[in-house]
Amino acid sequence: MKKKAVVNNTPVCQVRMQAISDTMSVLSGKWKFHILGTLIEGNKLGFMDLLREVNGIGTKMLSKELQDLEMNHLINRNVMNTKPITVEYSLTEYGKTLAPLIDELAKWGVQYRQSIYGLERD
Amino acid sequence: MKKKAVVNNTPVCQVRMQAISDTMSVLSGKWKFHILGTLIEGNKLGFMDLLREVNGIGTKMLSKELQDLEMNHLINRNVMNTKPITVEYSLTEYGKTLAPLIDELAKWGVQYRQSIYGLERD
DNA sequence: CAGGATCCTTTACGATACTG
DNA sequence: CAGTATCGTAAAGGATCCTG
Repeated sequence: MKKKAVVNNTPVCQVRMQAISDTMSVLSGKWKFHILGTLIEGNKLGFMDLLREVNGIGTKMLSKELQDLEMNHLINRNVMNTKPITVEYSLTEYGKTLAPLIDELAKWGVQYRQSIYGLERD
Repeated sequence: MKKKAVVNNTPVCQVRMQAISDTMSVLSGKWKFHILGTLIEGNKLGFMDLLREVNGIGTKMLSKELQDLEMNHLINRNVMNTKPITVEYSLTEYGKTLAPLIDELAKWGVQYRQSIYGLERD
């Protein structure tokens, strides 16, 4: 005798809501998508590379976001044996599962920009 | 004589970066994905419906986010001829183009949660 | 019912300077 | 090079009360 989806007057699809929350909690903030998107393209990148590629980010945010991403097993941090030390960042296999999501995000953004030009010509 | 992708030591795929920024600027904040996700399921919903369905949101945020979404032509706001007035919110056709993105988001969230349980058993 | 106004807290973010 | 520490601002969000 289990109730199915609706509890009282609370709603519909809790699972979906929760899933959305989960994803957003991992990818929150202004920069994570950019960093991940860059790493999808770039494969292996150093701290300075990312600082250049991710437009507008500073060292503090970059370092913090990278730590977040590493904690969630989305990226690898590899300290190289050089002097001075360098670090290589790359996506984990698990991080690569984000590629479809990020592609959708980028794809929609492209269409969005086009749709705005369309509207402006009316 | 146009340069192609790389300008100086600035980077790779500006278009993609910009597209990601565009999407995020439209869907920024803590609630927009939830609201849109709910409207994808619910079709037509009133203010109070959304207040109940979108877990944890308050009137101020809900009203503000709905306005943002309406301004960007993602949702319709329909004032019904009742007393007291009621309002029906629904996705625009354009808003529905977000469905694949939101589905990806939800899908990834589900997998993410599973992967965490997986890790915890190690 | 739908939402605006107000006040307040929190946290996100940025600039700059500094260190191993 | 790859960060950390410090400081300061701005934006985001929440609680509560109020109104047509």
